[in-house]
Amino acid sequence: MENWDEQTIKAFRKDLLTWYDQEGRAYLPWRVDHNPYRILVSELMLQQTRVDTVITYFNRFMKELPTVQDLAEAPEEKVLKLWEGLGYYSRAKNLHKAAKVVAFDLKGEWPESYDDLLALPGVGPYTAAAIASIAFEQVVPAIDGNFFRVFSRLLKIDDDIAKPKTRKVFYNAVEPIVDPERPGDFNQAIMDLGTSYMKTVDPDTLHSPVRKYNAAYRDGVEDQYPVKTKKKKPVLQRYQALVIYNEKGELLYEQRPKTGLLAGFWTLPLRPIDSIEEIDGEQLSIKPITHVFSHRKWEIWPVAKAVPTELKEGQRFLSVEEQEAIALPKVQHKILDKLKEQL
DNA sequence: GAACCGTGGGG
DNA sequence: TCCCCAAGGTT
Repeated sequence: MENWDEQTIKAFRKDLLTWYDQEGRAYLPWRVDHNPYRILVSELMLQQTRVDTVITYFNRFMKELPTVQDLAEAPEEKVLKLWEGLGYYSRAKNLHKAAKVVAFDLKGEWPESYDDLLALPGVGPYTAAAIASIAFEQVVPAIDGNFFRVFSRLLKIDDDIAKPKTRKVFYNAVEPIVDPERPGDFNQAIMDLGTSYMKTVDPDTLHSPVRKYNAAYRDGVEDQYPVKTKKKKPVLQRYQALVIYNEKGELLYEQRPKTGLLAGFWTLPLRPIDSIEEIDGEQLSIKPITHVFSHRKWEIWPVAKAVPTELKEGQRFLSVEEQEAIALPKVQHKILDKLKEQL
C-alpha cells in the first residue's frame, strides 16, 4: 500500500478539484444546490442504482414531493408509486420514515453530523458521510463503490472490498486525504472520477487527471484492482401464477408477507412447484416468465383457474384502475404483459 | 459477518 | 443466455 506525504496529498486535492470544477457532472439535478432533503432523496435512490436510471425518478419525485414536510405527510402508497420500478423498496419505506423523523420528531431541524445522520432509517456509513460532506461541509470520506475502486488503484490497497471490515482500512488510508476546505466536492469528484477515467470496465487511466498518483497503473497492475470476491449466482425458483378473473373482469391478487422479498406488494397468487409437470390447471403459456432478483431467479407459469368460492386472507380482486393506481413490482408487470399478449 | 434485498444495461 | 455490475443498508 502506498503512503502519501503531505505535499502529495495537497497536490492531489488540487489536481482533482481543478478537474472537477471543469469537467465534473455539475448538471446532475441533485447538484443544483446543497439542500439536505434533495441530497437525502438522491443518495437513497442511488444506492446500488445507476445514475441514468435515477435522474428521471428523482425529478418526478421532487416535483411531487418538493420538501421533507411534503414527504413526511404523504401516504406511503404515494411514495411507493413514485419508487415503482426502482427496486430495493425498503429504501423508499426508510426514506419515508427518515422524512418523518426530520419533519416531526426534529421539527424540521436537520441533523448535520455524521453520527446523527447515521441514526436516520436507510442511512448507513456511506450515505451519512455523503450528506454530512455535501450538505453540511463535514470533513468525512464518503466511501462507496467508486471510492473503493479509485483508491484501491491509486494506493494499491489489496483488501477485499466485499468484506465489511475493509471499510476501516480504506477509512484510515483516505481520511487524511479528504480536502478539509471542500469535503463535499472532494467526495463527488471521486465519484465522477470513478465513473469516467477510473470506471470498472475499460478505464482510461492514460488521460486521467490524477494518473501520476496511480500506483497500480504505474506498476502495470491496474486490472488487479479493486480486489473483490464474486457474488453467488441466483437460485432458481419455480412458481405457477394463478390467473383468476371474477364476473366483473377483475383479477385476483394476493399480498406478499410484510417482510422479505417484495414485502407487502400485491402479485397474482404464486404457488411453488418443483417442476412444470406439477402445473395444476390450464397452462396459459408455452414459455415461462422469468425474472431475476439479486439472489433469486423466478420461473413463472401462468395457469387459468376457476373463481374461488371465497377469498382467502390477503386476497382481493383488483380492477384495471386499481392495478394502475398502486405500485406493483416489475415481475407482476411482466405477468400482466404476458396475459395481454395471450388475448 | 454473511445473507438478504430489485432492476436494467452492457459485454 | 449468462454474467457482471451500479452512489449500500439492514438483519
